Amino acid sequence: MKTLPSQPNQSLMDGLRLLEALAARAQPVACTDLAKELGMELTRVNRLVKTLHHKGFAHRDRSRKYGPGAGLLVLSAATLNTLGLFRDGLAALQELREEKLVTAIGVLWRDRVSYFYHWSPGQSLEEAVGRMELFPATRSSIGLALLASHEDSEVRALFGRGPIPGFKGWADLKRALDAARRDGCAVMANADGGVSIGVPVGVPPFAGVALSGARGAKEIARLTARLKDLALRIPQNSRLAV
Amino acid sequence: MKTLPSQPNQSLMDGLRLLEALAARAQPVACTDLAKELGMELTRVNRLVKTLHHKGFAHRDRSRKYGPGAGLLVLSAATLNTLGLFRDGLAALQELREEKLVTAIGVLWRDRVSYFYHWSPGQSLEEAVGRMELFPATRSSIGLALLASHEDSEVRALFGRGPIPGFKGWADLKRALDAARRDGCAVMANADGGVSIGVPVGVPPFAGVALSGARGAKEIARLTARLKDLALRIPQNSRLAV
DNA sequence: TTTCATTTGGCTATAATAGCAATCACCTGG
DNA sequence: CCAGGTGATTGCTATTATAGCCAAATGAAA
Repeated sequence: MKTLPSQPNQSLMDGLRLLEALAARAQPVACTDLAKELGMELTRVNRLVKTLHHKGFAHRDRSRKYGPGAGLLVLSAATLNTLGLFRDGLAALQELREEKLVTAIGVLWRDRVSYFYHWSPGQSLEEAVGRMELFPATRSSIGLALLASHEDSEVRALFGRGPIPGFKGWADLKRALDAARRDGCAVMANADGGVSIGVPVGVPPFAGVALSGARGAKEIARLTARLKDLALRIPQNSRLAV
Repeated sequence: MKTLPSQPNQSLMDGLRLLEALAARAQPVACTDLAKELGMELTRVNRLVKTLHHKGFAHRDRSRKYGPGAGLLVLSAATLNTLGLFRDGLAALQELREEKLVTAIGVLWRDRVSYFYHWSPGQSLEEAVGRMELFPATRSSIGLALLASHEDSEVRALFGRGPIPGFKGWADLKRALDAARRDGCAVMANADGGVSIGVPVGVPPFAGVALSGARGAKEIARLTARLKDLALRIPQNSRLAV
């Protein structure tokens, strides 16, 4: 569990919230809209966002709307390089292309999965990377595989008393988590009749890899083994223990 | 020029400095080392870094050293998607592979260029992306091309009274900037006898693309024209005006 | 040009934060 | 296993960075 310091820095936390919101906006956004969405006081938002802008992390257009700035791109480049997930993880995943199935790498982010890479047959690499979908973790085989590496208490805390997407309640989810722990992977049915297989990467797991669209017990078993083998080959400097 | 708000947020600024430092570290780092490097008071660094960790932006290992966290990857994915620079810019650049020359996309970051993509012949796409080199802007054709889109006063402010890498002083640099403005691109000699051609992307320019290793006036002219044509084809939603 | 909506600055009060010193945690060597 | 040393972290108090209210400035649309 991630402990706060004795004196957490509130300004930093709220600034990061704004940075996340800006990074994900398809269109430039006004401060008043940001303040409404995030439930923050307007003057404060304006000052934080202007600070982000001054430092290059936000971009401001002529009509005073804000979007992601060059600093975010620089931060992205640095992160990709340092973590090596791009270079090493994707290199490993390229060999799966021959399966002609949807292939993904994702990381757990709160109660969601961020699909850092989500390739469908016929796509180029550039089209597959930087997908921003934050998908409910409990509706994702990667999500389940990664949640299974957490203590039950942590997973419960993540969902609180609210509904758990795709599950009828905690007992239902716990069954799936226990199965994922037993099997070392998570298998989920797709709407189209195939299944998605998610395998954790790293000890402790920091990301997950998945194939989606597998059909038939034999193929599922074969692909599961293949994914697990591949997960073991992603180098350890990609580590991002959750 | 990017104005600060009347009340800039110092905590956010210092937190971002720490985030940048963490993103770029090849190895996990202790708070004491971070504090020394950045000239910040240790308790403060500890609190800011623990706050980053709590929010998922830093990763903490068993020996209490910190590195980039999953949140940075999520932020990277969101940024890449929102800016579209990856999908659209790289797709455009793939056609340059046939030139068998070093190919790059970079963005200006303070007095440096961040090579978001830096491909050498024989590399795969995964190897070329997420290169974190922050290279002196004045030693880079992309850097020069992008600096040329700024007012002279801004460029001067960037270097202050210090030395200007690769130039004998301001007058020398100004000559190069004026040439870049006149030509719509920057051409720099490489150590190996070839040249690097950098072309700004966007109006106003938000990134640069470059080819390196060109030789001979005819080839340089041909490649320059090709780069300029390509720069015009990178879609406008990639925009990141500096 | 005027009007309206949004952004931003100034001011004052306050609470978030800074830094010092003590305590805690971890690692290494005997 | 224990002790010592080093670094991480907390608690406390003072201070200053920041919050929020309100008015001024700015930009866009009619």
